[in-house]
Amino acid sequence: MPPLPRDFFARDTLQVARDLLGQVLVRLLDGERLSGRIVEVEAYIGEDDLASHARFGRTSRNEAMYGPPGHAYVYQIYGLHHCLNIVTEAEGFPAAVLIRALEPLEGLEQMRQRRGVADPVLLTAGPARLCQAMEIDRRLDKADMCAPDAVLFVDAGAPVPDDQVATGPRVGVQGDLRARTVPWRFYIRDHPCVSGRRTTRDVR
DNA sequence: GGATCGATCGGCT
DNA sequence: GCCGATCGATCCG
Repeated sequence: MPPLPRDFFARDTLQVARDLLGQVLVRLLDGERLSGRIVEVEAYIGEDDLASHARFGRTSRNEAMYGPPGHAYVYQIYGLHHCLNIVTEAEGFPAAVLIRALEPLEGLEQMRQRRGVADPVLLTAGPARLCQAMEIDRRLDKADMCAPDAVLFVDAGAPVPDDQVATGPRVGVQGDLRARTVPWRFYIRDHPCVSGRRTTRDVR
């Protein structure tokens, strides 16, 4: 099964974020295949988005966001956690989708060992949790997720209909009013693996 | 259930 | 020097 093509990511970031729900994130590791269905994402769009790492312009840390679409942007936060984004839109414009939660599908045993918990819901419900479960760290920053030999990529999954999609403000964003209220978080309604609080609001 | 706090460090204003 | 797109432990009610 080939990964989703670069064209999928070279689109409007809100559209990519919404369409990523239901797709399958795959990590090849130690000859095994770890995977999970994407159930929660957030969009970060341009330097004018005051919640984005690109708000201060291009730096060595956020360089991947300015690169070609379909590549990973992996950063470390609070000194100990990692978060995975997938770069979107045209090269040169800093935008990406943060992968916030998965429903684990394959490789649960390996995930349990890495996470140190047994409950499947707690394996990948949260941006740092899923990175720990799949051993995603800064070595994968800028990795091409559309390459034929990628060890991290997105496979096609069953589409999620609009009536199962909810939106809301992004988690953990503070400060600027627009940045913290704009509904750029997308998640599958009532899914147990979604992290954080669950406001309910329909897509359109 | 909710609020609060510490961990831990690279990048930045 | 300050602080963060988080998590888990702990305390309170």
